[in-house]
Amino acid sequence: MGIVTIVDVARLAGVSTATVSRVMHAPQLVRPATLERVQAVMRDCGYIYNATAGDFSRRKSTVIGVLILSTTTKVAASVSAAQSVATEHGFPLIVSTSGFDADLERHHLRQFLERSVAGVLVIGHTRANVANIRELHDRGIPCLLLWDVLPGGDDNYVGFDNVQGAFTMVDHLISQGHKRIGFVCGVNSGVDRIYKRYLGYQKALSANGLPLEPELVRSAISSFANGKAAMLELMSLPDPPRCVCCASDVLAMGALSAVWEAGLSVPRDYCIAGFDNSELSAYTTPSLSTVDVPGEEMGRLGMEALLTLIGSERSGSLIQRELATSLILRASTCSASRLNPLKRA
Amino acid sequence: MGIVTIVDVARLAGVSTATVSRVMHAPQLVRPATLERVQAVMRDCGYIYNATAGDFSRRKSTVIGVLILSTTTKVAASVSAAQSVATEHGFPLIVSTSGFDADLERHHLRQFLERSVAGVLVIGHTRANVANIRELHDRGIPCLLLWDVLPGGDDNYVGFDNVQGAFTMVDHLISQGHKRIGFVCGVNSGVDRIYKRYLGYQKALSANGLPLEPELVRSAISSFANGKAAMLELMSLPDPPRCVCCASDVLAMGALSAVWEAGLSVPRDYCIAGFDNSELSAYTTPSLSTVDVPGEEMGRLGMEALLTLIGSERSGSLIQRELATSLILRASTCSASRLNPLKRA
DNA sequence: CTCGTTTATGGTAACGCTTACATCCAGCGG
DNA sequence: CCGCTGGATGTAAGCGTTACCATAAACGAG
Repeated sequence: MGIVTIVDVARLAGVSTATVSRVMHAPQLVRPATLERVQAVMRDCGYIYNATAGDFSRRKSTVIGVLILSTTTKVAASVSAAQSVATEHGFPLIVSTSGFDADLERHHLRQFLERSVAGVLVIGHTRANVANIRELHDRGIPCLLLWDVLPGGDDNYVGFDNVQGAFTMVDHLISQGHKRIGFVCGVNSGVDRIYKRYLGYQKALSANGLPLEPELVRSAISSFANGKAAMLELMSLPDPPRCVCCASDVLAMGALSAVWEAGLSVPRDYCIAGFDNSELSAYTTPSLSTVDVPGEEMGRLGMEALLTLIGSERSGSLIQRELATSLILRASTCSASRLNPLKRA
Repeated sequence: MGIVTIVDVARLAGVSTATVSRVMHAPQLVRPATLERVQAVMRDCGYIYNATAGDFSRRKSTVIGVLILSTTTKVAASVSAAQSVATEHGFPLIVSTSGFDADLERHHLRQFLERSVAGVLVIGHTRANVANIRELHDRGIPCLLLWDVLPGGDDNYVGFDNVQGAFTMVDHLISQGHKRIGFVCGVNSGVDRIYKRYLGYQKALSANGLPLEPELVRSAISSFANGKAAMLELMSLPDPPRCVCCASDVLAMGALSAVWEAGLSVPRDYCIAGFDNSELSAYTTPSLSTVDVPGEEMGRLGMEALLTLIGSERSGSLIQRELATSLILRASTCSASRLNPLKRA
């Protein structure tokens, strides 16, 4: 005999398959005695629920799709938090990373569609992918964006204002007397939340009447090596900026090591700031000034929100929630007046 | 009219559903003219394959389960590599993290069973979970262990020898003249690969005729804070070990910062070694001596191996593959003779 | 006791696809 | 021309569960 199905259980317990199904999904509808009897049979004959058949019949899966653009530790924290919330509610996660590849992303989204996932969480969106997401949404699949805000539209999100985050940092640096501030950022990566940090930088400059000097801006996808290379470039400028703001902590750590290897010191010769407040940022030498981002919280609240959307039949509801960032000032930045005079190699 | 099914496509294209199915899964069996006609219809009426129905009918899903004990950056690299291999072959990944919780792990494994996943990749196994995995295996689901070797049994794995990795490091440190070496490690976490690093430490001591001093061993689950705390404890011992080997880079970075904050220096006052060769380990101050672990490679080769197992009907085949680790010597360790004499606060 | 209401359970069609098998037909050697 | 072969396609029986509706039993108010 093959595998045990709901039919076998029903026969053995002397009930109908409908009742067995109820035992699993709506136990409050079945008489305690029956419940127990059925459960006993299930246990005895090693019945295993066939979730695929269930999803098929229900024309709706309980799986939740997670689409990630690229993974950083802080993003991983979001996913991890989202995962535990989902698990608590019995939803498995199918996670896909597209790594900036638009075709791959469409492929993954298509897969989600083919599996009729219950909902989709999107971490790191691009212009292209917002369109894709709306398509999913139109097909009745709730989607929610993390890590950014997109107010004014009808996109669901639980995120923070990247423009504001960067603005706060750059504005602070300016208030510390810095006039020429470098910016290292994946400007052209197509990732909205990263681009927005660049916008925050611009905004802070113009708010303080400082000019935007294009050669002080380096495009670099977040990685230690890229941060180091970018900093090296900035340092070799005829008139290098003495203060550099990076769009991620990893980039900033790379920048730190560039300065270190040049035999110079932070924050005596250069001020360096990061973004993310990653675990390690407190422990680098020197510790990094950065912008705290609620990674774990976004994951948790985001998944809760998504589950709400999934639960409510009313597909009309909209969840837009903005979380706060905060400026973390540590040892890698100081006021401009405390910098050493610049001596070139 | 509801959603477009294979029946609609068949009708519109004037063929049977069987042919449509073949168009999707075995196009070489259908005449080019028919193929094209069917594909045109699919395109025109926006047909979306129902993977759930397919899996159900086939009594086998194409989803691959990934079970992770706990996530580190290096583990994330494995998953990421595994992901792209899987995607290439059209397999989505459903990933679950159990976070050392045995019940949660059983729950996830059960879910995999309920969804009749095509195969399971396990990263970080415990004694308990090896048993669970064998159960899956017995039900015909290919499983493969990553990040460790388990020779002599009939468990599939693509990993490296954790005992050997730690042995090599500790043996090296001993050869540098260190007689009393501290060890920081999640000894009691239940994770085999971590415990094995401890075994490697023991083995190196006894191979060199050194005694195992229990107070030099600190149990700490991998995190920066734990590493720092453990190092603080070791430093406050009446006669502290001047050389400390940590079972992960993160722990080692924590240890580094403990020394730094005590106003002492590595490697003048203490030698610190890590394990993993994480990206950051090359850039800490001082850079970390560590053991390189083929994270990305394990993910890639492991997934390829798993797909092979899934492909071969012969469930008898066994894949056991050991990858090499290597000792990376950087600035955080030196020979015992170069240490400063110990001065206590 | 009766009738209406609630609660527990049963019967069963439907879900969209796959696949083993049947059928049909063209081509070909004898 | 026959029968055979093999390629292309059709036929239809499931796959295990759910959800809708029907029925039966229990209950309670009048």
